Amino acid sequence: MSSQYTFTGEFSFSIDSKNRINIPASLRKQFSKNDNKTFIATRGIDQCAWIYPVNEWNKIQEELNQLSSMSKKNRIFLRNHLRHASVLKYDSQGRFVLPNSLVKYTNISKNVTIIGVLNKIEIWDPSILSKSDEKDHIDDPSYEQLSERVNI
Amino acid sequence: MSSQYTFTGEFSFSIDSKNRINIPASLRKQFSKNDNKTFIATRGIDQCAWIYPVNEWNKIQEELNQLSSMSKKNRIFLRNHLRHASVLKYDSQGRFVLPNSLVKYTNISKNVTIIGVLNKIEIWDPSILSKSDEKDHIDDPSYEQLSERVNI
DNA sequence: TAACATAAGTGGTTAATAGTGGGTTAAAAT
DNA sequence: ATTTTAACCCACTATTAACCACTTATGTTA
Repeated sequence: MSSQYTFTGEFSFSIDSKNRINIPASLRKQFSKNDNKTFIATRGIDQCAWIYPVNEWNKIQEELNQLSSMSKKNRIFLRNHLRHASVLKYDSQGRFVLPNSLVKYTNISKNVTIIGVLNKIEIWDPSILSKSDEKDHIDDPSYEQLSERVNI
Repeated sequence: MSSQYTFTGEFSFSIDSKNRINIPASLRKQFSKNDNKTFIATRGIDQCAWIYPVNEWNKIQEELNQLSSMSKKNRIFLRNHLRHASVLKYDSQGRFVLPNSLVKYTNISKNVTIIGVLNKIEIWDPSILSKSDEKDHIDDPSYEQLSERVNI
C-alpha cells in the first residue's frame, strides 16, 4: 500500500492549557486541499497518538468496512479500533485539540515530540518516548526479520 | 459493503428520567437530510443497542431479505433482529427515547457510553462495556490473522 | 551582515454550540 | 376518566470553536 504522504523528521512542540498542539508547518504543508484541514487522531500501538490525514484514513476505513459484524472477533476488533479514533480539524493557526482520552493515554502534559512516519504522524510525551527508546534498540535481533521485507 | 456513514469515537453521556439519550453532535452531523432525524434502534449482538440511520438500515434490510427462511438458523437470526427493531426520531435537542426493552437488555441506568462503529452507533452501559473489554483483549493472538487483512 | 519582511509558534478572549434538566400540551393507552 | 407516553418548547451551564494579538524564528535583500 503506497501513500501520497511522506512525513519525516522530529519536532519539539508544546501543548497548551486547552490541549492544543501545533502541527509542524513542514508537515502540515503536505496536507492536500482534499484533506480540508481534517485528519484522524487515534491510539498508536505504542504509547503515542497517531495522526492520519483523512485521505489516508479513508483507505484504512475501506478495509475495516469489509469486516462483517456477524463475527465476534470482527466486532471487537472494529470497536476497539474505532472507539479511539476521532475526526479533528486544525485551526487557522495550524493547531488541533488533542482529545482528553489521548492526553491520558499518551501521558502528555507540557511538551510533545512529534515524529513524521511516512503516512502518519506520531505524537509522544518526550519522557515516554525516551523510555521507549531505551527498551527498543534498533539493533535488536528481532529487526533482522524486517530486513527481509523492507529494503532500506 | 461500503457505507456513506463513518461513525467513530467514544463518548460519555447520560440518560435522563425520561430515558432520553443525546446523540453526540459530531455523529449526528453525519445524518443526512434524507434520514429525516430518523433511525432504527435494535439489539446489538453484544449486550448493547445498535443505532442505524434509516438509509443504512434499508440496505441491511435488503441483505436480510436475501436470507432464506428455509434455514432454521436464518429464521432465528431474522426473528431476533427484527423483533427488537424500532423506528425512532431525535428531538430538536438531538435526543431520542431509548425504548424500555432496550433499557432492560443493555442494563442502562444512569450513564451511557456511545461508540461510533462506521455504519452504526453502539449504546452501552459503562460497566457492561468494561466487563466486555476485560474479556476480549485486542492483543489476543487470534487477532494476529486480522492484521494480514487490515493494514493499519 | 544588518535590516527588513514574512512565516511560525504560542497565548488569551469572545462568541457560538453542545449537553442537560425541566415544563407544557396533545395524543394514546389503560 | 385517568394515567402514560410522546412531541415541543424554553432555559441554564459548560465546553468548544473562531478570532485576535504578540513573540520568536526564518529567510531575503540591500
